[in-house]
Amino acid sequence: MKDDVIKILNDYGIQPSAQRVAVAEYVLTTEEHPSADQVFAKVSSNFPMISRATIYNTLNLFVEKGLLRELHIAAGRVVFDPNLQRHHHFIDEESGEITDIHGHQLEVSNLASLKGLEISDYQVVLRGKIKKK
Amino acid sequence: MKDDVIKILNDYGIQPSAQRVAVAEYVLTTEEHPSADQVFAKVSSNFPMISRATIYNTLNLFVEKGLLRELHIAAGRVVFDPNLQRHHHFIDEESGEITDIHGHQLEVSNLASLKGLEISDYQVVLRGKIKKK
DNA sequence: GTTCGTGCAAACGGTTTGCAACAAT
DNA sequence: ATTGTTGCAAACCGTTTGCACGAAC
Repeated sequence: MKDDVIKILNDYGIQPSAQRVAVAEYVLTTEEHPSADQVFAKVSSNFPMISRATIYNTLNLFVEKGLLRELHIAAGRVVFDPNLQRHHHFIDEESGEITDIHGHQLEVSNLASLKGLEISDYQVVLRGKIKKK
Repeated sequence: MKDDVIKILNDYGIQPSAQRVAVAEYVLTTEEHPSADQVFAKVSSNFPMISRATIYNTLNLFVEKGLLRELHIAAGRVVFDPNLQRHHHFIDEESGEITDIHGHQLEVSNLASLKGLEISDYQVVLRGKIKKK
């Protein structure tokens, strides 16, 4: 597990320090879409001496190196997403929780109609409530 | 013009003070997707004595009353959008500029496949470059 | 011993808030 | 007189930065 993470970091050209491994171990495997502060909270529970600055530096480095994506879809915070494939997001309006919607679950058509734009990436952002039965 | 705006504010249950009318006159007619600071810059050029706090309070009030939408799609800033209809956004990766994509230009299908979710709203966020010819 | 990563604390920038003054009715 | 609105400045919060210490090779 730790070895897998170290391999991944190396593959992305990131020197695997102990802190970076700890951050990667959490952020690459979570289903959540954590903010920097959530990462800090989680990681420092098994790695108590890590500082906030290191969390921010590390996450930004990961984004730079293409290991993570930053999402700017919710109010007031940036969240991180280890899923690099094309996919979409559902935001629960009550809890603010973000859930992945896999790319094949939704289809966006007519993209070709956008003459004059070179689309490098797109996503659908959905908002709503979770139905209770 | 000013009268139209006053009528709109009244319709939305907003008392039309001079400052609010000035903000509304700009923000309801612009094609841009301005941040609070851009609104401040524009509005204070014809209304020099308005304060930043009033801009923020006013914009937040407008959002609360349903006259504007807040968009959280770009890095580091919240922008406001007077277009209340379902539509999508293109973000120019070079300039950061946001352009409307009208609702009928893109189609999202399979929404019905999302069992268990009650979608109240959705939008497609596209990123890319403007083709130069 | 040079390079790179970390931790701290201060700085930063956008946004909000508390409060006193003011306008409207 | 009461109610609601504004302006100021300070507070706030998430994030970045400068710098000195420490680890690794």
